[in-house]
Amino acid sequence: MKPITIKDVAERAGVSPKTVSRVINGEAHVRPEIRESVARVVADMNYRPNAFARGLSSSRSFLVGLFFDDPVSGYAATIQRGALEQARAMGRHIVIEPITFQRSDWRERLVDSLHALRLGGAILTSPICDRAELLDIFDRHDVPVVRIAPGAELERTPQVRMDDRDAARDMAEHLLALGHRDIAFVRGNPTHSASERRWLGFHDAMTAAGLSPPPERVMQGDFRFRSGFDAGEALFDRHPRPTAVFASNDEMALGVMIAAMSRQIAVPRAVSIVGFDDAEIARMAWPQLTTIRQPNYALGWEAVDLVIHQHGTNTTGDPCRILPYELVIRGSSGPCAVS
Amino acid sequence: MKPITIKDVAERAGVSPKTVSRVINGEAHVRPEIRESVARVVADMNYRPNAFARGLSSSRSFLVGLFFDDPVSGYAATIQRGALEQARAMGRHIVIEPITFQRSDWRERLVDSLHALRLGGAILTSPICDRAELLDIFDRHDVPVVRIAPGAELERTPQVRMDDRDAARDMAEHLLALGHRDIAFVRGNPTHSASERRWLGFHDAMTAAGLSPPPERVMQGDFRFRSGFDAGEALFDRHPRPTAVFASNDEMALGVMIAAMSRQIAVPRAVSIVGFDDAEIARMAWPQLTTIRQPNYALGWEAVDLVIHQHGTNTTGDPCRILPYELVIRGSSGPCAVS
DNA sequence: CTGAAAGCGCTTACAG
DNA sequence: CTGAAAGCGCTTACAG
Repeated sequence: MKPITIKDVAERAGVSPKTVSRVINGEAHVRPEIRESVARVVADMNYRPNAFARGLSSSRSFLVGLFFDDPVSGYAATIQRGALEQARAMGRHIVIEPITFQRSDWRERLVDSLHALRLGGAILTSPICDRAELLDIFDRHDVPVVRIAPGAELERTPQVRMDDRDAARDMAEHLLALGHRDIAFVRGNPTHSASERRWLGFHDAMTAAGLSPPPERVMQGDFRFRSGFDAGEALFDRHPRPTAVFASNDEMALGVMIAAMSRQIAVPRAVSIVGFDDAEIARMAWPQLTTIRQPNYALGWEAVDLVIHQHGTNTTGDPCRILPYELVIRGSSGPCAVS
Repeated sequence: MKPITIKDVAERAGVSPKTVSRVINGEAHVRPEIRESVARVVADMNYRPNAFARGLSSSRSFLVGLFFDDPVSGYAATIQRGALEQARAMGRHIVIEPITFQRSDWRERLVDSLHALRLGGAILTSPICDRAELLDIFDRHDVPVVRIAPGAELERTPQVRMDDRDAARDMAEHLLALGHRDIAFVRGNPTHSASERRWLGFHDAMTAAGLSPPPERVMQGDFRFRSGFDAGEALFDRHPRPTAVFASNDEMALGVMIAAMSRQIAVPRAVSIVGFDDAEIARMAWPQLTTIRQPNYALGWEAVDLVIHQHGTNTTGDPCRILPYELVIRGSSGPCAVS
């Protein structure tokens, strides 16, 4: 199958290649009737511009890079799906590029990729998106960046995020409304800026209720299951036990829950356990986890939308899209038994 | 930053662009001393060939497409990581393309992508890799394909896989060795060919032990948590209950486990429950799941390796790489109490 | 509003 | 073993 080129289309439509180019790129200055007839020929011949030729001559490609830290977690996967969907709708393609700060050659690897790919845009996720040095590299290569849920260098690029602090406050208020006063908190991985924001939201609500959680009720986790389990063991081995535990993500909440189960502590009768994310596993727990639904799919979708529209339009003051979350109440939280 | 071109390198090295091209592509017919000196200049100038120019002139790109069915599951994520790592090592980049048969326009979307991207290779995962019509499209566009764990059209392309049947047999033998005789089986999603292979492996072992599971011990699932839960409920509501349940993947095994827990059936004392995959959640269950570790990372890695090497070398008889699995025994399986 | 010319940075096909 | 020429399929910059 010999691919159809812009020349073929031009000949058939009786115009110059340049005019076809204008039409497929939606540029102005084409007589409506010509625009239409060219569009018809494009459709008839099922013409698709060669992305490489475009990239080569315009030095800007139709590829959008999605940059992740090493682990491809469930969080990243959903963002990716949203990004793929919108990229497709906008005629772009998504290239996945891992960035591993642990490797000493991450800079060269990144520069290699930027050289080779001439990206039309880049989407950076947390936690890598907070590193100034990384942003500098993209700047230097003139690649437009949109960040998802950044926590530092906030003025530097357009971004898409939800309000973690508000969400954590809502969750804490949910527990308070159930009568809980002795609420433990499991912090997330400190390299993710969201960890701090979730902690602050929790703290806001507690303070507003006239409470201040003592240090032994605040555990340091790293967002992984194991750290939640360890935190749960530590919390449940104390007397008295907290009546509720708020873990900064679902995976840790599941760890806390398993720790409770292994000690025959009934959830939610003896202890309420809540998470954050609404990951798939939130529904695989028993009872199912009360949690905060993050708009991950929408974050990916909006990020692509933003990075494409940004290029070309005037970006007066980097835009920031804030997406709504949702408090999802399931079986793992219930009224406080102790009064 | 003005990018360095092959011309710059050629001038500095005192050779023609063509010679530089030969060196960076590892072609033969360059005097060793020239090769070396050119390589040195390339390194000194930190030259990176423009992937678009390469793609345009050779009509073969340095992009490898990774094609997935809609859901980006944990399974897919690990494959992706392996693929990314090896792609990077081979100077290729991974473009992710979703394929959704549910959409009536999936063919046009695919053709669009193949047109635009001129992929240097494509990796297809299960279950989409079994559709002949899809393979035809890749053939027509002359894109080399490697499939991961295909179940149909086995002679058509090189492939990478593990032996699901052997693995399932091993798992069943593990349960038999623990004294179990009344073993239920939860089948996977029938659109995945692995479902059938796992069932056959289970059946092999049972038959060899002189057993044949009655129909009411065989449940149909779809690889998702919910179907495992439903299967568990159905199994545990019968009397007598099976003493062991083998679910075709971990997510369903977790569902079975939750069903057991919700009925106060102790695992593994009263019933052993085992899965397949060694997904992350296998370790988040309590007790942790006995399962089969699939070499997903290696599958992704090998698939990229194969699709790149395939192009150019003589592929006498499509190669098939079979990767080892591992039986991982954890807490969810134990001796049969009933004798 | 439309087009002819030149060029993007490589590789292919061909000479020598 | 090495290179000069042509071309991949678009877009940019410039005329008209």
